[in-house]
Amino acid sequence: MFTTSEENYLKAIFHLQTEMEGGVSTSRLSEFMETKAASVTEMLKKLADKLLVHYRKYYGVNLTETGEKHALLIVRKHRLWEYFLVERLNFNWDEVHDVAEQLEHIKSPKLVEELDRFLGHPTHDPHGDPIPDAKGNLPQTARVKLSQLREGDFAVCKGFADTSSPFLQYLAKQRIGLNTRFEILALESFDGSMTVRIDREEKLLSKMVTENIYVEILNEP
Amino acid sequence: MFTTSEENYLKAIFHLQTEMEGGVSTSRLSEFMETKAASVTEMLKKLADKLLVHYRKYYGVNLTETGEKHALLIVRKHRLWEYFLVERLNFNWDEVHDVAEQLEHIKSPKLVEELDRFLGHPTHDPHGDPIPDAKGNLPQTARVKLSQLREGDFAVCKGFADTSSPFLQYLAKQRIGLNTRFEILALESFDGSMTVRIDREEKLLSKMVTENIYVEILNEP
DNA sequence: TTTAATTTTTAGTCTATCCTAATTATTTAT
DNA sequence: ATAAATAATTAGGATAGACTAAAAATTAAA
Repeated sequence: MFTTSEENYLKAIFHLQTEMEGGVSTSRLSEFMETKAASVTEMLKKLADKLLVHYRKYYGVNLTETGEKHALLIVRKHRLWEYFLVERLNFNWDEVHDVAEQLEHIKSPKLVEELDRFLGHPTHDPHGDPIPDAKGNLPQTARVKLSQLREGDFAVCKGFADTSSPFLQYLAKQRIGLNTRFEILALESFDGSMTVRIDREEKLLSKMVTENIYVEILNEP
Repeated sequence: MFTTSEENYLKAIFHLQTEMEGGVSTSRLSEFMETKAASVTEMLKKLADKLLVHYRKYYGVNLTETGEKHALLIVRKHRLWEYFLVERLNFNWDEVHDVAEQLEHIKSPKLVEELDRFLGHPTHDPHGDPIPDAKGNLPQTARVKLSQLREGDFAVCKGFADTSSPFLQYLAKQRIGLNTRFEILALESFDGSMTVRIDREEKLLSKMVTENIYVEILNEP
């Protein structure tokens, strides 16, 4: 159906079009995919020919309905495999990305659906990201960042904006994971750093860290 | 490390060098891989440069020790995934081949070993073929074909020479699978067909079928 | 608003893998 | 032992996807 390269572009456009209003620019894509802008342009023309993206020269791209459907299928596969690797094969959450990047391109509709059944229809991957269902529906929840909270607030960790190995390893070292509970003790307005209590322990988290942690606010401790 | 195409050639040479004494010929490889002979020649030169095969122009190839080690790793991955698909994901044994062909190229040493552990270190895939261990050791058992038996013999099915979908579907229809017990009732010398008893039921099997079923001879019924 | 800076596209290469057609080597048959 | 048949290799071309360098379009600055 589609090549691995085409699928990678679809996925990248999908992720980027949530962060950019309007179209995704060639340069943003080339930066994100670590390829040169010329290669991106070429692929965008190809994807436009296949009716997977709306592309207007010099003004970037957006996925068509078909393109988005396929992107969601790839995201579904990626997240199901991540869940499998962590929950069944003892992978750490910072080790799964590269392998899932490979597994997400395996072509077999039966494989995806049987894997989903085998895993018990999980709704979120190990990083807290929602898994699209077989029809490509993704429960879109408004995400609150830890950095948005005020002193005295209580919250539970629900996901991460950055899922790179270094960040996940940092989190593991700080013993922060999905469903970790935070109490915000203090906020330093100078650099945006935050003092929180986690399991009776006080920790100082930089703005860079609190910007990348998604939480659910609790009404009571 | 190696491309998917290189791995496919290594695997093909591995399978063919058991059936041919001396080197594997270019034409046999091109037939087996469904490519043209010219493409095979080109790849053989590449594999020889990488010290994965011993190649002498016009006289075919054999795997080097390194080449065989890699081929065995691919076979290991293929058979572990087949086991996973059948035993955990409800695939039928005639549906697994294409998917396993894709999965065997996923690069992650940890994935293979964790999958092996997760599956309980299976020794044979769903078609009865042995799974090489992590070091690439393959228990090499001399295989007896059903066609080699005589009237009055008893045997148990232990594997298949042909694992193509059509043949596996035929076997399923005849209710022949791993560990099926046969009693050889009669042998027709004219066309080599064989009458056998399976579960009190008499069946006529053509030479083509009996040539592709491996058995273990039983000393008593 | 005209120029300068930036971004994007086009044009032309490169590599991997496949192909066809032509050539050369080996094997088989007379 | 030589000619005919078969098999293998070389030569040259196609395509996908990346790249560099040059040209064109857009955006920002003076």
